[in-house]
Amino acid sequence: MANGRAHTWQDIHERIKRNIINLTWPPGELIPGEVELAQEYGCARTTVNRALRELAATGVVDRKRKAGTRVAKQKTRQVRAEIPVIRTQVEAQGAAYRFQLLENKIKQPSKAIAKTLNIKASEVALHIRSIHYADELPFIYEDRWINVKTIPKIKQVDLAQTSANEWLVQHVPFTSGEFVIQAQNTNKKLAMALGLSVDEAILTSTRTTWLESKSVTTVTLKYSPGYQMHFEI
Amino acid sequence: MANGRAHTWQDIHERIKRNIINLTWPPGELIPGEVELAQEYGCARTTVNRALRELAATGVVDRKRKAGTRVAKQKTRQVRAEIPVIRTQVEAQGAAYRFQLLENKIKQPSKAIAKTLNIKASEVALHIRSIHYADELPFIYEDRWINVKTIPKIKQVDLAQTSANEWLVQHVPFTSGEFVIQAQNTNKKLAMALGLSVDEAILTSTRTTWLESKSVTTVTLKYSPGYQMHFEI
DNA sequence: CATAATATTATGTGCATACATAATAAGAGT
DNA sequence: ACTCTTATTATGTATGCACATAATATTATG
Repeated sequence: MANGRAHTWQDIHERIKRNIINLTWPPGELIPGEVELAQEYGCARTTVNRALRELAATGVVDRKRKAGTRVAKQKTRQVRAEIPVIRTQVEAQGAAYRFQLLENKIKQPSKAIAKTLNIKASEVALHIRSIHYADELPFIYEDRWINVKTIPKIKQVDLAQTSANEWLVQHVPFTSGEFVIQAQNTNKKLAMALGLSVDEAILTSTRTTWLESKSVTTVTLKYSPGYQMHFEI
Repeated sequence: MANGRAHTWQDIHERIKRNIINLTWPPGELIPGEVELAQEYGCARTTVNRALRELAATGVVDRKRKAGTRVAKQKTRQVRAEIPVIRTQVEAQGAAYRFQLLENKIKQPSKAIAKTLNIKASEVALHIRSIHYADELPFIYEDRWINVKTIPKIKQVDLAQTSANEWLVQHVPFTSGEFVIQAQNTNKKLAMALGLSVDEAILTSTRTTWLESKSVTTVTLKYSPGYQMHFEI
């Protein structure tokens, strides 16, 4: 080794990151090329490439052919979270999980839902509403529409036994999706269902998933007040 | 090529993904080993490895040495979002950006803040409060504490000129951080400051960042009602 | 001087090979 | 059966090399 220690890509990654953190290479700075770094660290260019690729993936550096690699000016910061199945989430808190199916009916959706699922206004979809409990306390209110044309098999599933959430995650893959979070006030109906007072602030997430060009499902989850969603940076 | 078309890692990635999506390899299934796939696709094992590594990174497959690669069963779904600097976010909507500095004072923080920043209760920190406007409408209320022991330079910065948000992002790297989202009701003070009525539901994000073992800053942003945070899946 | 054609260059990728490592399976010994 | 030891194996990674590709720099051309 031309310069200390091991030369795994993780190690090279670590060293480069250190140079960025301690401002040896400040934001915007052009850092040495792969060949030079390989010489410096006494490893192959492939290894440096791997390290830099990972740094680029997490947004620490920007890379461009011919132009080289420079430290990102960090205009944006990426946050990430793993959204587990509701049951897992409840059980991870050490609470007992139970869910109650409020509705399970194939019917004509509202115009807004039809548009979201990209189906004709005259077509039908499966509407599911349920409440998920943690230790018998309402935890999440679920309002879901499933495109039965995309997932015809869903009609044979006993959704009182296995929650739609869980069944879909385990049986239906998707190719793309969107996830939106917002804060909403409880209305009278929801407050009643979850045992809350009216106008409490609750966190709402809406997820829509697609299998190639066909919509799979769109679901809105309303979390009980005080719920925190954690992300990593 | 032993089997059609090109053999870039993206191509192999695509093919394997297709086999997973069309349930040729259903969830939980053990998929062929790298060597076998390499033969099947007529490419080097390195290339298959790269493709599978990417699929593992996005949670589509689980890999274990000796055990092999299997299609992920409980797909805890990963969501990602890029959180831009507030000014960029406002300007991206085509709105004019302005911010107002309400407070900029070094003082003793509350016990909760001191704990978050991991400083002694007797120590001081820089407290900043400001409102960010989009086209003269209050968009975000910012409440920030900065660990001046970690970032002493901040004391020389004119934070009425450049927002703390922007200055920190451009000048201070961090090694780890946490990002928490929740829904809150507006209290009287906040409602007044943002021109809202009391008890409206607003989205709140709290971000705390660290430089190695030292805290950098903790900031709570309160978004105006109706704000939606979008994520990719 | 502006613009188009061409050369240069840093990153991006594919491949063959070798060896490392973690997880599992098989076997030895009790 | 049980535990401990020893193979076996699929993934993980490092390396050298060759060539591809996108950006940029340079030169040619009107």
